[in-house]
Amino acid sequence: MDYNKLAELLFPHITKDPLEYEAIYPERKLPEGAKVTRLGPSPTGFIHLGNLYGAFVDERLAHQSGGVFYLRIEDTDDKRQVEGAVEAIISSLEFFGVTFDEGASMEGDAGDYGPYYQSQRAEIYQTYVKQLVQRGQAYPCFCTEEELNAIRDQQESLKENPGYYGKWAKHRNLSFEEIQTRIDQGESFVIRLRSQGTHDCPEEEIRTISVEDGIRGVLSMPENDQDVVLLKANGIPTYHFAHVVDDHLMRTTHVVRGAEWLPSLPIHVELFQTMGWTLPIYCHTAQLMKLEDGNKRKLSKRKDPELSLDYYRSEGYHPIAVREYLLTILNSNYEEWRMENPDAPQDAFEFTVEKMSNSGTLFDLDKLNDISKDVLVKIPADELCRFLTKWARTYRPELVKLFEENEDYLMKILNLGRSGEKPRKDLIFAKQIFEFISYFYDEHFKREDAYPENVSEEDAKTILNAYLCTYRHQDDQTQWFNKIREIAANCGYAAKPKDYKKNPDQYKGHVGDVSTVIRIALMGRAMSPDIWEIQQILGEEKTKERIKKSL
RNA sequence: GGCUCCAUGGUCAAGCGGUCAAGACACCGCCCUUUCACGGCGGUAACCCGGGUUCGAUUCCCGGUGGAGUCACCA
Repeated sequence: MDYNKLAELLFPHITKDPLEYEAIYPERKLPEGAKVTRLGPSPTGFIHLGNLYGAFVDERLAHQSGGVFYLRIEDTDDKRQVEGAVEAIISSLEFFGVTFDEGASMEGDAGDYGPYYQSQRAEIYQTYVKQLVQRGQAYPCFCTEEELNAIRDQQESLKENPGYYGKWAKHRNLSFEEIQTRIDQGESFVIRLRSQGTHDCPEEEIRTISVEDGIRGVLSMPENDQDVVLLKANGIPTYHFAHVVDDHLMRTTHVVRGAEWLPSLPIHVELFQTMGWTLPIYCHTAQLMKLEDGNKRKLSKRKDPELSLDYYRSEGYHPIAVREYLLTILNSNYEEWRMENPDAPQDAFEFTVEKMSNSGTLFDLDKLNDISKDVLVKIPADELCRFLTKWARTYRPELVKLFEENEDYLMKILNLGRSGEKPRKDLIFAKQIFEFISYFYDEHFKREDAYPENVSEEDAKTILNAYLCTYRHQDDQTQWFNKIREIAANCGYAAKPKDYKKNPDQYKGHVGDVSTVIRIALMGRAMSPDIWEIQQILGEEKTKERIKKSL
C-alpha cells in the first residue's frame, strides 16, 4: 500500500509540513523549573466544585514556579455546545479567583500558542493525522454506528473485550482501491490509530506501560491495543488526539486532570510515542464527592446542583472562603500552615502535588461553613458590605435598595461584636448573613421564637412594661443592665445566675430569662448579639416601638 | 464482566516497621459570661478481613471484601 497516495486521497487540502508547527510554537522561554499548566473545560457551561479544585492545582503549580497557566476550550463535541458557556466558565472561575495568563478569554484569544479553541485548530490536527497516515500509523474506517454495535454485540456474546482492535478492526487493512471506491461513493469515515499494542496473547505476555504520576507515583497498566478514533467524521479530533497535539504544541509540562482519565492513559501514552513526543507529567487528582444529611453519599459529578459552582455563588459564599476550604482538602498540611500563619495570604502557602490526597474526598459542608466563619471574621465590614450588595444585585435584587439606602446602618450591623479580642464568628455566607441580620429591617422582622417556658405570658408583659418605663437610650451598658437586674428581682427572678443555681426553688428563673424576653421582643428570636449594642444601632424610636408591639 | 484507582474515628486527614495511633470539622460535657454567640478546657470515637515477610506490622507483599472510576465519532 502506498501510504503517501492514501494520505493525499484523504487529505488533499492539507499542505503544511508538521515541522512548520514546531516552528510556530517553539519551546517556551521560561526559567528552569517553570511549569506550564492548562485548564481544558468543555463548553457545556456547567462547572462544578471539582473543576475549581483542579483549577487551583493548575494555577498554583504554574504561578508558584513562574510558569504559565492558560485556558483552552475543548469544544470538539459539537453536540454539547451551550450558548454563552465560555463566558460563564470564565466569569465563574474569575469570581473564585482563578485567573489565566493566556488562552481563551472574554475578549478572544491572548497568547502566542493559540488558537485556544480546539474547534479552530482543525487544520493543525489534520496535518498531524495526515503525517500518521503517510507513515501507515493511521487509517480510515468506514464503519457505521450499526456495524460498530454489531461488533460489540458479538464481542459481548463471546465474552471478549469490547472495542475496535486486532481482529475486530475490520477496516484496518482495506485496500487502496476499496478506500477510494468508498470515498467516491461519499461514505463518511473516521481516522483511526493503527495501534501497535496487543492483548491477544497470554496474559503474562501483555506489555505494560509504566508512568510516573505527579500525585500517585508510578502507575503501571496494560498497554493500549485499541484502534481509537483520532479524527471524527467531521474532521474534528477526539479528546485523545486533541490532548496530545495541543499539550505538545502548547508546551504543557503538567497535565492536571481528574482520576476518571486514568483508564485512558495508555491511549495517550501510545499516541505520544507514535508522535515521537515526550510525555507531559500527568497529575491525576482524586474525585471530589459529597456528604449529605449526615449520611455519606458518594456521587459522580455531573448535573448535581449541589456541586455546581453557581450554587455556592448564589448562596453567597465568599470566594476566599471557598478557596480556603478547597486548599485545606487539596493539601493535607494547609490547615497546619494556616494555624501557624493565620494572617498570611493564601498564595504564600507552598503547594505541592506530593501532599495531595489520592483517595476520593467527601465534600463537607460543615467544614466549609466553619472555615468560612474564620475567613469572614477577618474581612473588614466595608468590604463585606460591598460583597453583600454585589451578591444581592444578582441573587436578591429586592434587597439592594435596603442595603444601599443606608450603608452606614449596614456597616454598623456587620461590625456588631466583631471587634476586640474575641470577635463573634457568626457570619458564614451572604444568604445566611441576611437571615442573621434580617431583624434590623422592619419589613423582614418577624417573631420566630417563643418566650422561655418558665416565663409566663403575664410575667413577660410585666417585664416588658417595666423595661419600657425605665428605658433610657443614653444609658451605658452597665446602667442598662442594672435596670434589667432590678426588673428581674422585682418579678421574682434571680438577679444573678449564680444565685439561681444555688437556690433554684426560690426563683422563677434568672436574669437571663428576663433578657431573653426582651431579646425576643426586640429581635424576634432567642439568639442574637448583645442586646444593648443592637439597641444602639436600632435607635431609640425603633427600640421602644418594638417593645410596645409586644405588649 | 474486563481494566484501573482507592481503603486510619461520622467527615477531612497525619503516619511512611517499634507512636499511649497527631490535628481539624461535627457531636457531648464543663468553665467563662447579663442572655445568644465567641472563647477556654475536657470527652466519646479509627488502622476493612485473611494470609505471609519480620524479633515486631496501621505501615511492606499476596489474596479477598468494600467503595469509586472507566470501557463512544463525550470530554
